Amino acid sequence: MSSRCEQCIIRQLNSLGELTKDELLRISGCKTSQYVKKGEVLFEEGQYINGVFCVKDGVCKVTKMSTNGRDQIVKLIKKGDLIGERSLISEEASNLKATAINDMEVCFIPKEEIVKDLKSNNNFTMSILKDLATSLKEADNVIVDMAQKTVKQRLAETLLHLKKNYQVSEDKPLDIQLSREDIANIIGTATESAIRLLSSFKKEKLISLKGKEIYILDPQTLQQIAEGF
Amino acid sequence: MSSRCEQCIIRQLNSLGELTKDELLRISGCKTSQYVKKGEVLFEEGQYINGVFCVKDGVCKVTKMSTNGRDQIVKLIKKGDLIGERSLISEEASNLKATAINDMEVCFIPKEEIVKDLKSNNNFTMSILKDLATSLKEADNVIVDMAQKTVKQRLAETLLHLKKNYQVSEDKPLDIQLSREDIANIIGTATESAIRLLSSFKKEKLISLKGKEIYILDPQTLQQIAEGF
DNA sequence: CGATTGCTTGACCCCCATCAATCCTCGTGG
DNA sequence: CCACGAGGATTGATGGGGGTCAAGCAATCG
Repeated sequence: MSSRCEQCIIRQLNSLGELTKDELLRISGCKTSQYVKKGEVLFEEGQYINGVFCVKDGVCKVTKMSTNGRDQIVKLIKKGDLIGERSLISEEASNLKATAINDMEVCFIPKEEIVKDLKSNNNFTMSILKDLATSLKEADNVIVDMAQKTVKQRLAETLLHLKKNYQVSEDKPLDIQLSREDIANIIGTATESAIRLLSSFKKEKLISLKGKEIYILDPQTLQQIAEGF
Repeated sequence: MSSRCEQCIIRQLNSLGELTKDELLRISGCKTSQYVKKGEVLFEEGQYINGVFCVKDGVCKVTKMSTNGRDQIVKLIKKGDLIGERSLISEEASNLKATAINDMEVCFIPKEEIVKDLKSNNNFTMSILKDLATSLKEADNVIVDMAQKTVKQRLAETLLHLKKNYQVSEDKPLDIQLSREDIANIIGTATESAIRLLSSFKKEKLISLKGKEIYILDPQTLQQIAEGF
């Protein structure tokens, strides 16, 4: 359970890989490890996180509640990602909620410790900076898609994104247990609309569905739909 | 024109305020100043910026072209803001385009010089980090609004946002010359839809319109509309 | 002072949100 | 082992929001 950060392969996947051996040893001493079951909440909107989570395994959704009462999935987090970087930088409470979608294994590194490294290790800081910049770019892309594309286009886009990031090998289902409601909350539509479109994609043999399992069959055509025929 | 950064008040408004006197002197020596007329383009999507712009005066829109061919305004930039921070961090071309909305006065600081400070001055780096974190949070909010709210709600929200950031004093028009098309491109809708809603807001005495000049009359009611009655 | 650009309004129709009913698939307890 | 209930998946019906085309109107500019 409390394995050592210096030996953890996961750190190679994110900014923690920039830390020195000594820094990692210190982090190892203060981090905590936990298993999070599917459906359980890592942190709530409005909560002070005061640290970062490093995802060793599993997937979680990061959501925000709209004033109209519906959850919107803002991004998906998987093995190797960090969550909660913003809590290191600002003193505010989290504006987002994180919920496990598959069973997860995560480490939690308290803010006061990791902030030391942020102040002293420039490589680490620059790496975090790069992460945020990438997230920002992706967020901008999502904004444009949400604002300009139809639900059908967004669904096609989302499926392609899921295939790219969560399909381990061709002809295998996606390695992420999304409910239809989750899918609707990614593309920002009613669950029924998402279901209807999924069925139509199934009929056109673009995807294959078995319960929650999704197999993507025809990425090319999906790509065309995503870009508007 | 080529005033000295150490004496420029604008730097207090952004991360450049974290630089030391010596650093500012160096930046002063390599920066260039320029006036950008309304409608002129600061940089294009796909262009390598290789530096940051510091906005001394005026407003510009930052847009991204959707695959369907319509521009989406991702954010508005005003006096005191920096644009192009991302170019310092990533080696990629810009994913966004910047166009002046009002006449502008901007300074351009080349990447190779400012990156030195990013590597050596931790306060500066942390300040940039904070900026990006804030932008990311705001982008998340926009995603949720785009995905979940109606065009009417988004227009009300946008008007309130504009009032907050661009109305110098009560009962004065907004200090930003937005066309109806711009407004439509902020809220992600057709120009005609935006116009129609603006007219209805005008009839309900929530706002007042004189050409491009917009006066916000009733923020309370707009707030209610933005949050869904 | 035409001419180009932006603003405004009307008409039309499709996409999609919503409500509702049914079916399916589990996990749980009798 | 089955019955049952609860939550998820699916399909139908319906109405309104908003995208699109089109035609006037105002304003700005060379």
